[in-house]
Amino acid sequence: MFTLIKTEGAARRGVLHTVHGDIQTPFFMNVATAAAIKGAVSCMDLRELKTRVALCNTYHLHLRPGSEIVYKMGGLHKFMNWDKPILTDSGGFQVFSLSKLRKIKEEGVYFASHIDGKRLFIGPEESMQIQSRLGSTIAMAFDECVENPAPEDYVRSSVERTTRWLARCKEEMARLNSLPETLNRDQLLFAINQGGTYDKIRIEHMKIIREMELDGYAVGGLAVGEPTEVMYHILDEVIPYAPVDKPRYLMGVGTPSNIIEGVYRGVDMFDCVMPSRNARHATIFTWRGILHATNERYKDDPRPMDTECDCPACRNFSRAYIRHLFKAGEQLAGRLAVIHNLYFYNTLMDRICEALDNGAFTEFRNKYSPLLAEKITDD
RNA sequence: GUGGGUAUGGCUUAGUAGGUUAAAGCGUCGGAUUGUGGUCCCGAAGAUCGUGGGUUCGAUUCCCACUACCCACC
Repeated sequence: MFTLIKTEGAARRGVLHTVHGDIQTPFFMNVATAAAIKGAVSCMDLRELKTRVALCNTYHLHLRPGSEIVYKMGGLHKFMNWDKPILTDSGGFQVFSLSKLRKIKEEGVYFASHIDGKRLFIGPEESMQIQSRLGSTIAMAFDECVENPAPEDYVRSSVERTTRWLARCKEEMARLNSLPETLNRDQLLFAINQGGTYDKIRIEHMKIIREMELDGYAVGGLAVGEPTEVMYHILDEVIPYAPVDKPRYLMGVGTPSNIIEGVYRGVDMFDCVMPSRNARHATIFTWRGILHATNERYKDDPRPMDTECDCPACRNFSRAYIRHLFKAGEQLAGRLAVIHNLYFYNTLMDRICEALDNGAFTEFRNKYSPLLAEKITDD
């Protein structure tokens, strides 16, 4: 299921085997919450963007169009016309992001739909059932993502509940995978480590869930308010307790630099809205640092957004044109920027894999971890 | 040529019935964005209020002239 090829310090190079194909690790998942990449980018485009895995969301797809519809349409892969792996998030993040619209109970979470206020209940079983109907490659356990900082007492009791929910998720997923009508009976289930910024709670939790034998282990509840150094510290503390023979997934992270630092600490999988969201806001990631596409100094710049990039947007369009599209409010601006940023992230993972293959990751990290976080200097 | 109108940050305008740091939008620049309730959000810089004179304790505001532009008419 997961093959570890080689390591460099804590960093790992491996392959995750799935029914939808092998995935070289470390990798970055492209976020398509509602079965679509925001910015008018479709799965036709993703094939050109070196996307390895798409990530969709249980809560959002359950509301619209509804998991029954997706099931009827043959599952998420057919629905969005994507035959490579898909990971579905469980709805646990919406417990955090929609905190004003939900109530947590032992049995699960009562939401008021952010669309029309309609009440809906998602507990561990419901989340598994929805994800099973979606037929994703990897399902995530239903958890509570707690904001940072949060009181230690609350975090502790929340984590204990998340552990109880994990047991229910695992049992329900096993039941669903045994049913003949289930779309993907090889659906994998990943556990999620929580514990806020308290390393003791984090470690205790990881020790408990590693004994529960899930297909992969995620670290959740990071990059939700705490300083970056705290996130790195938590990873330093908790990753050593994750199983060596299972993939590790740092949820919702992050900047190119965060990803390099995550790999350095032994993480294999990432996802983040940052490449797409920032692109829509005209912030472009390049191999020479961050570029603000609307800056006036690009008004007559014939160079591509990233001079070291061969993505479809950089092969075809100048900074002057992209800037014009943004200033004119053309949707094409966001689309081309998203295409570039996703390609950049996916290429970043290619280069991280390549560096690990060559035993050159440390060198890679030393150069790019700081560089990619800075503003571009190529004038 | 005649009559009328307008001149306020890069742009489009508000405003002061004369009174301490002239307002807004856009633009510019910066920050933010991390398992997507974000065509968004926050901030900064930037104006001797067309030029010259006059009235006044005090003028961006009132008066005169000039200049530029706009409209109408010849």
